[in-house]
Amino acid sequence: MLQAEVLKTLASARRLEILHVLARGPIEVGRLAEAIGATQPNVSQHLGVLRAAGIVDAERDGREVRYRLADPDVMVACDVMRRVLARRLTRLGAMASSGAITPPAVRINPIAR
Amino acid sequence: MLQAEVLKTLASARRLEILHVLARGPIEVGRLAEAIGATQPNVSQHLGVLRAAGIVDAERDGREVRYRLADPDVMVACDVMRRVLARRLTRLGAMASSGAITPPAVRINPIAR
DNA sequence: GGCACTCATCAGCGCCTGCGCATATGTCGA
DNA sequence: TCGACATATGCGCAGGCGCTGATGAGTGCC
Repeated sequence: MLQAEVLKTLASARRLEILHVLARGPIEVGRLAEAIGATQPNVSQHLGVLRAAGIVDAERDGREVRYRLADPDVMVACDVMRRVLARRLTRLGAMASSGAITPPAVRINPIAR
Repeated sequence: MLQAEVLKTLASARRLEILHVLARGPIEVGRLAEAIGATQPNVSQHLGVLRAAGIVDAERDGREVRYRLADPDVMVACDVMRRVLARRLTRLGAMASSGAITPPAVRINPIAR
């Protein structure tokens, strides 16, 4: 499943932070690292992953390298995901406030961990 | 980053397979396991994850348990992701056929792995 | 009650991944 | 060419995840 690869690439809090910053415009590695409070090698690795996935592009400028979103629609996809998430939270919230806490109609595994 | 949790849940080939099957309608665990060629405990675990994430719902029917998508929009989000993926592949394909194989304008890490 | 069936859970084990640290590579200026 | 700066890479480790096999729990039928 190819799609899983892309999702796997996005399924990282750090990488989502990075994309969030990149959504505001191109930026260099150093500034990016500082912006999200991560080490430079760490950010560089994540950017490498995102770049390998074709989600971001890099452009050298002197001794700096400026990264940018390769396809802004990635953020659109993220927004859709976020909307689904929001609706889910709303639903759960309604269930909780309506007193239907853990409606054990079935009782099914939460897979532990 | 809450969003990462949802994405992490979806970032699994098996779980995407499951969602794909569920998109065609409710189904029982056994049939689902058979449909994707996985063991029953394995499918049950994944369903547990998806259920904990609020992505699927379960309903008992006799000794069987029927699962269904809790929010069809999850598939919409997946489609958006897939579109981004498709465009990326198209772009890469164009680059390859245009002879611009590995344009080392920068040469940046592929982060191994 | 006992049995068969369906599903959930537990325990254990590789594997992969992200992290920090040290270091290599690349670039500019003197 | 040398040094300073920006970025990329290699390495080792700790934690998380998915898979399998065995077992527990819920349900219907005799």
